[in-house]
This record gives sequence, C-alpha cells and structure tokens, in this order.
Amino acid sequence: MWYYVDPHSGIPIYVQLKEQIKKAVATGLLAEGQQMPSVRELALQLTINPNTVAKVYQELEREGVLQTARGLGSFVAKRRKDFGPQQESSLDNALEKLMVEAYQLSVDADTLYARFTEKLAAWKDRLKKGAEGQ
Amino acid sequence: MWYYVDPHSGIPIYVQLKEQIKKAVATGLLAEGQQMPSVRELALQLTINPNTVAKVYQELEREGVLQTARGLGSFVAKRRKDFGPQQESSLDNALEKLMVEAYQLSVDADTLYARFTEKLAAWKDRLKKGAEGQ
DNA sequence: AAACGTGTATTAGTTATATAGTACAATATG
DNA sequence: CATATTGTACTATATAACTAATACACGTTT
Repeated sequence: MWYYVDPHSGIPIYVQLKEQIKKAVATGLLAEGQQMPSVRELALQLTINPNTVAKVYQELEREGVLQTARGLGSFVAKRRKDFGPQQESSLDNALEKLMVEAYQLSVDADTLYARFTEKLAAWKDRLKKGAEGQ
Repeated sequence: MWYYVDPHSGIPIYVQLKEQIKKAVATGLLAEGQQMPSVRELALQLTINPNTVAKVYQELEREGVLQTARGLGSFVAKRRKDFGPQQESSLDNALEKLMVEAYQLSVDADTLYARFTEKLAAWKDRLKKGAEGQ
C-alpha cells in the first residue's frame, strides 16, 4: 500500500493523498473495516505534516469513505448503499465531464465506447476479487 | 451562450469559466473559427477582472481549444485530430477517475453502463447537429 | 499618423495551502 | 490509576494561488 505525493506537482498535497486513498478503497485495495495508518505514522512516511494527513482523513470522513474515532484510529467505512437523486445528478455530471474531455482528446464515440467497456470489465474483476478477499 | 461564474463557490473563477467554454466547444455550441467575446467584454458581462478572462484564454490556447492574436481577438481553434499515446493515457486516467467516483456514489456496474450508453447517444446527437450547423 | 479595439505584462492585495509547534481529548492497555 | 496511542484544536509563519487595478504592446481601421 504505498501512497506517494509530490509537493512540487502543483496539485495540493492533501488532494493528491485523498484521491489515492479513494482510489484504493474503490478498487478494493483497502477493504471495509481495515485500519488506516495513524495520522502521525502516515505523515512520517510521506514526509509531510500530520495536519495535512488529518485534513485528508477529516474530509474523507465527511464523504463517508472513512470512519474515525479518537484514541482508536481511522478505518475504511462500509460502502454507502443508497443511490438517490443526489447520486444520480453527480453521476450525470461525471459522465458529462468525461465526454468533454474525450472530445478534447480527439477520441471518437466508438473508441470511447470501446475503452469504456474494457475498463468497466477490468473494474468488475477487481471489485470481485476485493469482495472475495473479505 | 451564457456563461455563469460564482465567486463564492470555492472553485476558482477561471476554472469555472474554462470548463464552461470547453464544454461549449465540445458540444458544438461554439463552432470552429467562431470569434470569442473580447477579454474586456466577457469580463464586463461576468463582472470579473479582465485578467481572469485573459488567463482562461491563455490556458485554452495552450490546450489547443482557442487561437488568439493581439489586436485581432480569440477564436475557436480547429479540433485536433491526432490520437496518440499521450491522449490514450489521458483517456485512461479519465475513465479510472469515473470508476472511482461511481464507486463512491454506490453505482453498480450495470447502472453505470446504462447511464454511459444513454449519455453517449445524446452526445453523438449533439455533435451531429453541431457539424450540420456549419 | 491617429484612434480604437485587441491581448499582454506588471504590480499589489487577499485568500488558500502547507508547515511547525504545542496542547488537548478520547480510548485502550498495563 | 497511569501511560501510551489515537485524532483534534489552536496559533503562528511562509509560500503560492487567485483576483484586481493599471499601464503597455500589437494590429486594424479611419
């Protein structure tokens, strides 16, 4: 499990770390209930400030990705199961964004469809393996 | 054609405007060769600073979305046609990002597929109409 | 040449980001 | 109860990002 951040990338450190953790959770690399390294430990590993890690954990808790408690630690939360209008709308935006980006990359609709289905298949595999691991 | 920015949204104004313009170009709402409003004019309309608009135009030029010249103005560039390893990699990242987001939204693979194909169909329609318009 | 409309550069002020250091609060363990 | 470990809160400081105001440079048109 190794996170990597680059202070000179232009992207805020806390954003980089946050996205990596979200990705690790989404791919099953981090299982539900699994304990995260402590704020101080992770800060030491990445040579960044504990406050920065704390900020990441706090935001991830607000987003429902982690569950955290003083004296105990931070843990990967159980995946939310509700899919309502809020989620529907967010998904719509994400898809719209993808199409815009594909256009700029001069990807035609057929190629986009092909790459998407490939990626989706790989994704399902990874999720399946993650679920079996538990 | 009307852009809208919210200075209090937490998202930088120039990012908001940039994304809206990219989206307008990608949907054919802004046609190739079409002249953009001047830096000052757009700044006036949005009640923001001309420099902010200028920054957007500059970045969009670097990305190949606009073409700009002093004394003349800014214009929608012709769409890039090359799809190389660079673009392939960017597309891969974009798809990965979509999957991660879908996971957090508790969207299952089937629903994601369904919404994607719907959106792609709508997209093709818009592109077709945009091309006919020229 | 003059005037006008374009994008651009310079400077300044405000806000966000990151770090550091210290202290505090809650839980587990001896 | 004492101690260690966890996350949290607070203050202070430095740097970078963002926006704004003003002046400048390029090109067109009269």
